[in-house]
Amino acid sequence: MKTMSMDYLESGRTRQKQRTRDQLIAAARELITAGDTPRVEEVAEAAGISRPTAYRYFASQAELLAAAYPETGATSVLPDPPPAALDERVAAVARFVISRVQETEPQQRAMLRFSLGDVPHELPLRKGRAIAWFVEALAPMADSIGDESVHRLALALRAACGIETRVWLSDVAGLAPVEVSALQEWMVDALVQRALETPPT
Amino acid sequence: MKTMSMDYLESGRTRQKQRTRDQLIAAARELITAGDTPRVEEVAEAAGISRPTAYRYFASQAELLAAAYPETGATSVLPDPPPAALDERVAAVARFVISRVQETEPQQRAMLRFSLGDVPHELPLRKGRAIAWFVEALAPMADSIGDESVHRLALALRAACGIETRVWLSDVAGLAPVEVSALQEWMVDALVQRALETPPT
DNA sequence: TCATTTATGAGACTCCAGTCTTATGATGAG
DNA sequence: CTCATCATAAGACTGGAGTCTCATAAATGA
Repeated sequence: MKTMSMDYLESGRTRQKQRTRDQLIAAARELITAGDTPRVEEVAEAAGISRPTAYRYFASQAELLAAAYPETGATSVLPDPPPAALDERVAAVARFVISRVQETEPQQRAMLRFSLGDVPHELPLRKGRAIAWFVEALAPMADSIGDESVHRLALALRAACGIETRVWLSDVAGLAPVEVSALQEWMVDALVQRALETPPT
Repeated sequence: MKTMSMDYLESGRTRQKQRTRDQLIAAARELITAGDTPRVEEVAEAAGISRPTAYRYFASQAELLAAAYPETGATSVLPDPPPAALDERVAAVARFVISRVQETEPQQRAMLRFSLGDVPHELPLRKGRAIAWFVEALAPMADSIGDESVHRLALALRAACGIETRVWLSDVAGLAPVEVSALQEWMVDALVQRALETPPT
């Protein structure tokens, strides 16, 4: 099962297949939120489905768990009404992202590990949804520094808030969780302030 | 072979054991610099040593490769003579760290992946040597913002330069290698500039 | 040199990810 | 209702990481 034909779910007994897929994802989601990184076997058993069938739907453990990862779906995470001040807007997004990463840290770590796996994945495991949130927060800057710089800045902000930075600050630097979050927030603020004077190119 | 007694190398036939260990590390280093992430079996065979013996010296593939990782050993990476200007000092360290990470990216990724492994490691795979380099570069700031803030800032700088940030900017953000390095350098500069006004606590 | 200690080698074993084959049984078109 | 289609289940198989046992051979003290 190298690659699953992209319209596998759209041909033949589509309702049955959709049901099977949904059951797998539901079971995986349950086990994931219970706190561990389940094996495909465990997910399949919890769903009452055989292991080979699970592999018919997801090419790897990584893809299954990625598909089961609970998504926000939100297109904006700014408070309502959104603040006018740039640093407040960015800080709101940063706090949301940082606490979200912190709360789901085991899953974030698992996804990061899978994405670093020896075998390259076809499907992107990590989609970078938060970039758009930061771009939205930075909208007031777009006129002064340009869309390109806004995008670069959003990437830098996301990098500073992400699980990767958190992993290093925790595991190597040895900071406590609350210290990690505080430093990440400081980094975000620093990057925004600096971008007002010398934006990234 | 759960944990290797810490003085295993110091008891009994120490010369023979030192030789065996050195041969394993040498073989691993050769294979690593040749570009891949060798299996323990491959390292052992290249060293003319059996696989179980290799496991007698290193509890896991991760520890073997970590031990074989070529270290700089340098206690300072500032140019000689060191610049007086703070931002130049930091920029010099940052450029060194960033290019070093870039040049050894496959190994850096492998170490990161191992450090995220399901099984927690006893020995630290990643030692955070670069922190001291940044602290040294920031020495002129110590009087004004204090040792504690200098240390925090050094951690933030290292996080911004590291493989973790690089992985995200490459894999998720989709930046080209040269763009990644440029943005990392911009981040470092931004953090330093900001710390002059509002240092991290 | 001999005896004893002790590192090593050979190979079988477990566990998990992922693949493949074959047989069964549900689905839904007629 | 019937039957061909097609998703599924059962279970064997590969390959890699790591463990364990036991026999061998090399190093060292006498």
